[in-house]
Amino acid sequence: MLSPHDPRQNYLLAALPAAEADQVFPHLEWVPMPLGHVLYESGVQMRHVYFPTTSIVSLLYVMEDGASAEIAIVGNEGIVGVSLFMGGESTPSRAVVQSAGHAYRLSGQWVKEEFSRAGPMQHLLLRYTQALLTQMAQTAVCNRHHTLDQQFCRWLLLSLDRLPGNELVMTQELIANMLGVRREGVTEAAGNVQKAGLISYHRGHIKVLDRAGLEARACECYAVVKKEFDRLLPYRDEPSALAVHSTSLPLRKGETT
Amino acid sequence: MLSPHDPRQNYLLAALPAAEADQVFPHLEWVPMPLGHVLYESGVQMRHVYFPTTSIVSLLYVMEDGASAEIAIVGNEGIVGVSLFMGGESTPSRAVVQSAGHAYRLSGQWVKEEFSRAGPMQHLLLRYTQALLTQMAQTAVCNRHHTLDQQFCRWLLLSLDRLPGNELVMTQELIANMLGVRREGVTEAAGNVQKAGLISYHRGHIKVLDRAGLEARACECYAVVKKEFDRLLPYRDEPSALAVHSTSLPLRKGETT
DNA sequence: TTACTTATGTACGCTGCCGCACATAAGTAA
DNA sequence: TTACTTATGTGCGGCAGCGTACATAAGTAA
Repeated sequence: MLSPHDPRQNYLLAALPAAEADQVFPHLEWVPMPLGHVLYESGVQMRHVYFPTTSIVSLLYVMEDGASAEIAIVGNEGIVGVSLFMGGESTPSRAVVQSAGHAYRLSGQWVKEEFSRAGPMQHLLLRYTQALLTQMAQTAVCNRHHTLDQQFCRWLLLSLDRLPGNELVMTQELIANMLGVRREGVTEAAGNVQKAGLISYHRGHIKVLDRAGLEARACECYAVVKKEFDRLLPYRDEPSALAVHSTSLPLRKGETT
Repeated sequence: MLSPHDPRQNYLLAALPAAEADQVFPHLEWVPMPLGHVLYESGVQMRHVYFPTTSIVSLLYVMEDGASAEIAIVGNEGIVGVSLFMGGESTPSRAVVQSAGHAYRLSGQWVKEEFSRAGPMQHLLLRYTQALLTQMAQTAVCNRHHTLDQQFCRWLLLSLDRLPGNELVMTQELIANMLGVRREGVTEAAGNVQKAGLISYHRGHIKVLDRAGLEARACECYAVVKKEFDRLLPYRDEPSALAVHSTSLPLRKGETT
């Protein structure tokens, strides 16, 4: 592939100091992340961790009756497969590619070795895991207390923050599966938000027209998660995160390792 | 206090090998955990971690409008304050004593030192944190999909698993706050379960009469969490966990360090 | 064009929980 | 006893989201 890509498109990798990066980057494997691809299944031992760059991954739990609910979203700010270094090797949830793109992956062996060095990598991974804890906690709160409209906005914002651009390719059917609600419910919520002029929705393509309006319409859960991620992972301030931008655009095209 | 107590009443502490225990135990402080006591507040830096022995602690998020929702329950199987060693030093949630009793606490300084040794203590703490992740995730799923009756049973079982005995002292008002529902809702759920002969409820005292029945009435979420805790923290098999019982009774009365 | 699949929109009755108001009962203190 | 607080039980209108069924519209392939 000649497409411009760089491990630093992922914030966690970008935040590694040069010395660590030199050790880790050669072992990264650039992989495509097709929509719907299952990175790991409930209870199955993982082989790799994934650092998404242009893709988004959903962690979701699938119930016995087939219904599902999203637990957390991981994009270019994080890593999929924390249980590899946390020691469990698997989880009861499933990881599915929610938005197609690419990721860098690293073998479980290597993550564990890097983690055990107790250096910057370990530090980053632990802080990311705590951010993940917050995201899950807030999902629980949101599921309990907030309306579908609010949850739709929260979900949209969380997803957008993890992707370049202000557009999302995603059918209402898929969103419904993520949120654990009916497809019709999403139709209505999306309709409301569109009537309010905040987004335009056309057959699986969502474009955000008024980001501030979206944030106002979402519940506090979005802000709580956002703030906690910013606090725990302030990559912009890391001297090593070479020129990582104060905006939310993570891409540095045309750069190579 | 002459009451028999021992750090090993807490599973995490009990699982430490003798060498580590000798280092850690002298720095433990035995503290009372009165009902309603707030161990840490949202966003405030923590000073200690707590290892509950005979108490239960609720991690809950309090919304802007005052409504709340429980994120996770911690008892004698775990530790309160994971963000101290995860690196965040605080979280957006609050920790409240849900069932009065005691705990051992350790200064943040000491946990971090122990953690950084990358020994058995770190290993245990990380695995516990992964179990906590699962509990939070399942709370989110449960809030989304299951009825109040089911959630009440799940909550009751999770609480009981973290306490000695088969009785719980807890008003419906408090349970409602934990679950994030109306007090009347809990009245009804508890009434249903009582009519079914599974519990007896009398002014804040819940006694379990038919544990198997309760488990059957709860949703799959309870079993998922239980199974994952058992998998990640199989203390019974640790050679160091001196004679820790194959049943769920954690108390070893009359023993001292 | 035509036929077909996919994505979205709409309607209707049902249910679980909410918000509120109030009633009852069990403990507690004088 | 009486008065008071605390804990629980009950009833009712309202509403968000569910399950279901069906309609429409946009793409796709012949």
